[in-house]
Amino acid sequence: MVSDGIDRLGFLIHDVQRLMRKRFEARASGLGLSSAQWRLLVRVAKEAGVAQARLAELLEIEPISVSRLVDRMEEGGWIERRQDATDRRVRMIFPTEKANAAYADVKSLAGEVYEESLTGVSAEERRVLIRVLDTIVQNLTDGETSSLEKIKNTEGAAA
Amino acid sequence: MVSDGIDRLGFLIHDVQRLMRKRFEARASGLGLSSAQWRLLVRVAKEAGVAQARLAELLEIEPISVSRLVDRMEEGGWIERRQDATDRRVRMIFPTEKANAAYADVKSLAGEVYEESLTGVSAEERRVLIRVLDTIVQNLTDGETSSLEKIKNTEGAAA
DNA sequence: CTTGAATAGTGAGCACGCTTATTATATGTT
DNA sequence: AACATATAATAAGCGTGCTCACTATTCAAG
Repeated sequence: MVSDGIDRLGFLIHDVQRLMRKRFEARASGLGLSSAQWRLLVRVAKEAGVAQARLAELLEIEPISVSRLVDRMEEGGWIERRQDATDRRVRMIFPTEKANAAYADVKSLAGEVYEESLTGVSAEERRVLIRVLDTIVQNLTDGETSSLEKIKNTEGAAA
Repeated sequence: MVSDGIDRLGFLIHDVQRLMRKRFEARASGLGLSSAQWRLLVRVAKEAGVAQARLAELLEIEPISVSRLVDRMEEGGWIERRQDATDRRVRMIFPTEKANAAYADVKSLAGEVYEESLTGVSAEERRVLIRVLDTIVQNLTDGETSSLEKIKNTEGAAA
């Protein structure tokens, strides 16, 4: 049990996340869409008109981070803010035509990155990978980040 | 093969990395040591006197990022810069007494986070997890980031 | 209706990564 | 020796996350 590699788990996860993000962004750089922006866009595509506060819950980032991200995405022409008629505090987020047009391409691009990542990994190993990662999320979420459970059913595809 | 979960791989890795980092930093916050600083400290502890340029290679981040990180860690009293007698361009990095004293504690703290993460995950699943993550790193490294292979043997423990 | 608490969004400023550019020092070629 | 090239570190400024503090607005009690 000394060199089972578990002591490298943090490094490994960190490296994998960084490499997958870099690979995705290298592919998507022509579009000018970052991986954080893509994650947000996936949510907005599934739920056009969603409020920023709800996006913060879904993405599990702070509302202020959504605010900044939406600023840059609005500037980049990916989304637009609209007023909510019934609650003047709310900004509803909609994908633009540009975003709708690019969506399928970016999604398949993300899929390519996953396939490149998993070259030489068997179907059974892939199942174990996903199952264990899901378990880790659950283990690290229990007790403190009680918002996660509530939105589990809205998970989708992505980078 | 439609809902094997692979299309969530990017989200999952991203979430796991974020949650593990948060959990680690919640534990280590009393010490004032971030996860990035801990990663650097692990290298410096293994190779006292290492140059910043070498640290950038080992950590696979840019030299300028090391520069800033070392700034803050020097300020926090974790490491110190010393001149290299034979090459005046070089800053050699040494851990402080404070760092040496905290090292074992922080390492076991990281280990606790790993164990919490892997609650309910069998020994076999853990082996698969580590093996697959190693494979992904290899797959995404081949061809372009040729520096990774050269330093594989220096891997250690951590967050 | 009025007051107090909760909610939606943002500003300021920080950590840690990046790209691009600059300075100081070594090294290699002639 | 002199000049060109390479290397070590840093500066400036950006993206994406954060905490803390703030405004505007809605909702809940009284």
